Amino acid sequence: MTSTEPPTTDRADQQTAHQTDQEPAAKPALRPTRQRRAVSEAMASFEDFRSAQEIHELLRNRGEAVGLATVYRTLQRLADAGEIDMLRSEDGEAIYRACSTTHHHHLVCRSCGRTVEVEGPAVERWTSAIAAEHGYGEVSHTLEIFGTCPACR
Amino acid sequence: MTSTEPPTTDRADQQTAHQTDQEPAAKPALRPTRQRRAVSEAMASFEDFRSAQEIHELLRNRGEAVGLATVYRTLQRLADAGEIDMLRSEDGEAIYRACSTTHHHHLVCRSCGRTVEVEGPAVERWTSAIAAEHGYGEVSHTLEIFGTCPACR
DNA sequence: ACGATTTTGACAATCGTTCTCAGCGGGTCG
DNA sequence: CGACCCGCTGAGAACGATTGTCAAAATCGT
Repeated sequence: MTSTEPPTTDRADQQTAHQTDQEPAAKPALRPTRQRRAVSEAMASFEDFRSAQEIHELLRNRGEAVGLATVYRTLQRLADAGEIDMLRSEDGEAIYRACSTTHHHHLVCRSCGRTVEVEGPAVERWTSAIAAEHGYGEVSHTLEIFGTCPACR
Repeated sequence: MTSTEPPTTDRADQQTAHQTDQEPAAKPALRPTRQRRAVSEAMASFEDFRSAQEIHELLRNRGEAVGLATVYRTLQRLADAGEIDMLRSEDGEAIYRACSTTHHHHLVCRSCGRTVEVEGPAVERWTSAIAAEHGYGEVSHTLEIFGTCPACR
């Protein structure tokens, strides 16, 4: 237990999403602008996680220049809308990835860095189960395994 | 380059910890200063995760003033040494907590940060098995589960 | 096409974290 | 005991990611 209080306090504003479809109220009406399309397309062009800045860079190289602030805003919306996954890298940067990629984990050699991609239905099931058991929904997770590969032992 | 690489690209270093005592190399010789003692004690005074700034604040209130930079440095060392757990809050801040003896993982609410500690013999077994299967030894791993807690759904 | 609204983008402002560097202090050696 | 070496500290500058600001540009409904 330990009433862990929310680290982030006043973040209410970013939570705009969720409007029940029975609510006749305002319709956010996301506009299909060139920039938004560009970002969405960019997101579909790679499988791994990338930082907002890398994505911004990628867009620039593609010739579809989009303001950095706009990239941030768009990514945030997409993430809120659940269209892309967002998590934080080890050094605190927000990183994004198109939502539908096949999910797998990495087995990394501590010494030479050799990486093997592994899948684990068992783990997926376990995490979902554990989460459900505690009443958590919309579950996602990160898992990485470290070890010393055969060549480095 | 390219190819799916983990969010934490070449970040295997964070796992540095473990300074084997057989290393004949330079011995950092950590000095037992007032500040370090203060930080360690402070870490032992609470159970949940706190940010470096909160810890700094806490020390100040205790009368054991320690420079912010020193707090950061010390927390980092403790984390590297594996004496405390460090992870990232949803908004990218580094948060720390005294390391509990038992190995477990965290089920964190994406929205309010509420955290539940969970254990999973199954996962432990699975990771070891997968690693062994690929010939990796000295296995360790990191796993975090994210979701939306009952109160935030 | 026209006014209402959203969005955008350049840039300033935040804010957590790290770097710099002069001064301090613990430990050691003579 | 005193000089010295070197890690340690603190204050503030520097940094880098992210967010806020606001006038100009793009869209939408009519």
